[in-house]
Amino acid sequence: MAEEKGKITPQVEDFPQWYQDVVREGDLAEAAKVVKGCMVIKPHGYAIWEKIQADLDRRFKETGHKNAYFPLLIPMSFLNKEAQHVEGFAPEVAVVTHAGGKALPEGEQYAIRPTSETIIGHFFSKWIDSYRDLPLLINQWANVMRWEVHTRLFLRTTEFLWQEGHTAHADHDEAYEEVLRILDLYGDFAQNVMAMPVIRGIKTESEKFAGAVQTMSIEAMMRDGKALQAGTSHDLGQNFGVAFDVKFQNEEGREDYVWQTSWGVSTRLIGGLIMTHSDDTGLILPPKLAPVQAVIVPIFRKAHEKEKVLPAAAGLRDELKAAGVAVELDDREGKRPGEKYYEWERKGVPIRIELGPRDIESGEAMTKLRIADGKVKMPIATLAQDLGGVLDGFQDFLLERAVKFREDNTVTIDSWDDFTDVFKDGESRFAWCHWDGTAQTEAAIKEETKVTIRCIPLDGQGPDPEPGKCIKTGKPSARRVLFARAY
RNA sequence: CGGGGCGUAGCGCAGCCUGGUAGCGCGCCAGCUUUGGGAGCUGGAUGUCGAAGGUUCAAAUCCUUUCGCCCCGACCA
Repeated sequence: MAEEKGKITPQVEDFPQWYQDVVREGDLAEAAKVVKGCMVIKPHGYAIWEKIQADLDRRFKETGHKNAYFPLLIPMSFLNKEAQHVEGFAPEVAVVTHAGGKALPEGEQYAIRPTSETIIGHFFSKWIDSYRDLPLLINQWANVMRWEVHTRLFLRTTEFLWQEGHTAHADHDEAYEEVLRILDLYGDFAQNVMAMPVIRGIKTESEKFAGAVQTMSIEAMMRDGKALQAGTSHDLGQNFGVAFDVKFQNEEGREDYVWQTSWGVSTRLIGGLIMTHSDDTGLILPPKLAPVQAVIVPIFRKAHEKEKVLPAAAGLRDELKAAGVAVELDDREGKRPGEKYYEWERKGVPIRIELGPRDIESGEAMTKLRIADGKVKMPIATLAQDLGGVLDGFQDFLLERAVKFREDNTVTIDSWDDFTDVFKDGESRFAWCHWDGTAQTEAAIKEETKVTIRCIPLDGQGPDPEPGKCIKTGKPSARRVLFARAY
């Protein structure tokens, strides 16, 4: 299973290896190796993250949130203030025990943030006095660290990049609206920007965030049938408000604790992007997130051809750029066109434009869509105005294909035999099944099959509620929930 | 923590059993010929053989210790 350069293992042969190969060949990231569990996000991978950031950041601001930044280090005592929170995160926290050349006394040690509810809670308590200070809507773009045993590039790394929203409200209804608003924002982003369809739902008690009253998530299906939790939005109730004494005076003049929410998406989204669209040739990027949407490969043999082709290619590049297309002219010398084709395909560029003497002569350039088998001639003169539509069509195609894949791999199951059959040998699909609602049954199913409840769907996100019998125990169930193996 | 495996050029590996002073493929550099789907030829550069100690005239190779990494299980999301 070599890290053989240039080779992409077929999906059906070895999916995890395929994933690693696509990340490497797409030049997205590599394992840092010198720092356990961490990765280096390479320029092409980081450019995707920047596009994700830009779109989300705009959406956060449009919904009234403001960016801020809090310290990387959190006093250990802060983490300990919320009982469930510390229980959930303590095992995976890295702690600073030495600084300034000296060992720090235990009471002065710091955790490297695994998430920032605690330190933000501390500052919220200083900033909030009155209902007039609410709602307080803050977002932070940051890195966090969780000491995980098993790491995989983008999907689970020790250090990762994310955004974490933290809001405080005067009552629970308003906080809950915020939780839903953000879940919807994430869902819309996943669907319309990433072309990754998701199911919005509520996490079970055992899967919810440590310290939350309720956790909601968006769940996406990867091409191996497994589920990826792609974003979460938490209703924190007054748990952190009480723990950090975030009190305010309400309109009636009485003191109350604030109602908080927190929510986040991370560089894991890039892993989801890869496992939703890419194929055995390598990365495929939706145009809305592709750092390079179109690449021009000039073709020439003789010097006099080069003199004609290169200026024409540069002119076309400038035209496309002016039309708002993220275009790159690959005029590197010493590489032949064929090699360039392969390279840009592995990097997921949606469309390639081949420009040679013949094309200039005929006024039509040869174009190749990353998702199509054949090449298509397009008039050079109108390429700049035509390309937008082509890219939109590409974006739509990816979403439709992903939706269809998910539909084809979603089942409704009513017997335990069928359940174990669907999930045999490590396979996975999305399965809508009845569940008796108890943590014991959930744990028993997980123990026996490693399959988990991904979420209890919100209205319209799954089958309509209808009573039935639990797939495992036969006890009454009010509605079907989503089962799958998960990343 | 239990089981297994691996550290030799930038990457992937051979050499180790049977000790004799470093090799292959890819990549890189130069030149020429090439260029519409991964180019060919010629020449060239690159190594504390993971580390420390020992045996020996001589250690990548044998012995001891040690560090690191990977896989399976366990644990975790």
